[in-house]
Amino acid sequence: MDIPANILIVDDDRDIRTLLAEYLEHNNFRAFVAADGSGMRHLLEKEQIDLIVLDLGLPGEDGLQLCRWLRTKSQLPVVMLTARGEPLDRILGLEMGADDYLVKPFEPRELLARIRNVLRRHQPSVEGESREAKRILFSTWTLDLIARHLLTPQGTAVMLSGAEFRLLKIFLQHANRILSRDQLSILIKGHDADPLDRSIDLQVSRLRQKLEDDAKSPSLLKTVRNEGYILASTVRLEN
Amino acid sequence: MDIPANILIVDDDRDIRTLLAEYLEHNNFRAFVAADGSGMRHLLEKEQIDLIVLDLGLPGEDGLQLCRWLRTKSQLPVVMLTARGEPLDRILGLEMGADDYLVKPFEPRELLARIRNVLRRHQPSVEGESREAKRILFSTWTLDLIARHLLTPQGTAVMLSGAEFRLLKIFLQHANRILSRDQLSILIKGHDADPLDRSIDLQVSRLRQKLEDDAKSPSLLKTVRNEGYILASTVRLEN
DNA sequence: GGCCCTTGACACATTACGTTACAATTTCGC
DNA sequence: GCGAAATTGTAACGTAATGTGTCAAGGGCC
Repeated sequence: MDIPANILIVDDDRDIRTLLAEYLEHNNFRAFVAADGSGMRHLLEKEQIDLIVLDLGLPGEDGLQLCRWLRTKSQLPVVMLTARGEPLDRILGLEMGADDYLVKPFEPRELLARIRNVLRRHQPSVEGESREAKRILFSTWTLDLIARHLLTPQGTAVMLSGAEFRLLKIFLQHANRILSRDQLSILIKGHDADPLDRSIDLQVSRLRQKLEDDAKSPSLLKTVRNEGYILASTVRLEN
Repeated sequence: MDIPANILIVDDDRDIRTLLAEYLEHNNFRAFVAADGSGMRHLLEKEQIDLIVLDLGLPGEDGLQLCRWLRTKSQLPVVMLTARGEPLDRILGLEMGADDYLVKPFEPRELLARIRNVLRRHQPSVEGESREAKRILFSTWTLDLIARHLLTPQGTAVMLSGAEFRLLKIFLQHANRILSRDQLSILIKGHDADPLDRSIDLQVSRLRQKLEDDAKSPSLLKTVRNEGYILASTVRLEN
């Protein structure tokens, strides 16, 4: 028998919380509940959660912010609950990166089906090796996702700081797309940037140095004035 | 410059087929329709389909059988349409392996969101083949859309600034059509130009220099007095 | 050909970006 | 916990890209 997966439900409506929790428990999950962001964080530390069901319309920190925050911290799968009329696309898109969503009102068994589906996608490693890429090859470089450093064309390692690694990984995940400073800021820090924030520029500059990419005529990390930055290269995953 | 994804809709209800097809076409997809399994198979051979939207309750061979059959043949992503009350779980489960599903009735934009999501998962920009053109060939030049530079007939790279690249891309997207300064301004900056705005002219002038196109008798970027500019050349996409 | 108007081009203003130095913050070893 | 080292953010200034003003060149119309 399967070890039941731990599901954390974050919703401010007490009735919904308990209803869903009971339903999930009946269907062989372990359910935890939280009413807001701080409760969520608390339980994330205490328990080993496998999936989060997150209401979009929370008071205080809303689900959107929380989802971004989660994404900067972990790979934890997220199923969003939204009221009718939300901009569905963006929830699943770049900016937020939820894995699935449901429009309220919904039938509990539909949530069940979607949870199972997301879990299936996220732990496909039933047999043998995981599907996760362990390295990313681009241009003449390799980013080692396990060791968290760069490999030069010659194969020597270049250390990256945490922020540099995350930034580069994000660029590689969205290769050949223009990423605005706001998007980068959200993907890295979980919140958008102040208008005068230059920290992204600085990180890009530092990354360019490590990539030996001259800012005067960069071949990899290009500037798009008024828009943001773009990593220009084909990219290959490898494990 | 995306090559639109090809979506095949399989549903026995003619109204739904055409409605969805039109909606998808409006949203930058190419839509194909079939009423049953044999129509589906026919189109799969003839066209290069990227995703299938499959009604569960087809007469004859039902969606379930078709989905299984598809799974034995290919990795093609499938979004199922189900009537209320179907055993949702099993649709997504191992047995059938659909990637997502929607319960009828649903809003078209929800289908759109789910299609985009499934496509995003199935062709992460990071690995597989992209459906974006990677270069544009025109006259004797090549515009490399990934590296964002020009290639001379001899194959050496000419760097373009952000604005130059965007402008040239727009001209190529609308090759052999007169583009007014207002149109260009809107396409580049998102708002139309002041009457006295000379910035477009200047950018065109700079672009001509890089294209070695003499303004006195331009062969590529021609001036149409009182109208705007036109890029005169056949254009070919390539990836 | 002369006039008007549009466009091309140069100089310079403006703005966004890159980089350096240093301050603030976090991380890590003890 | 404490202090040192590394990382990250802030401020300031230099530099490159882009927009504005001006004027001259050239086409079209009479």
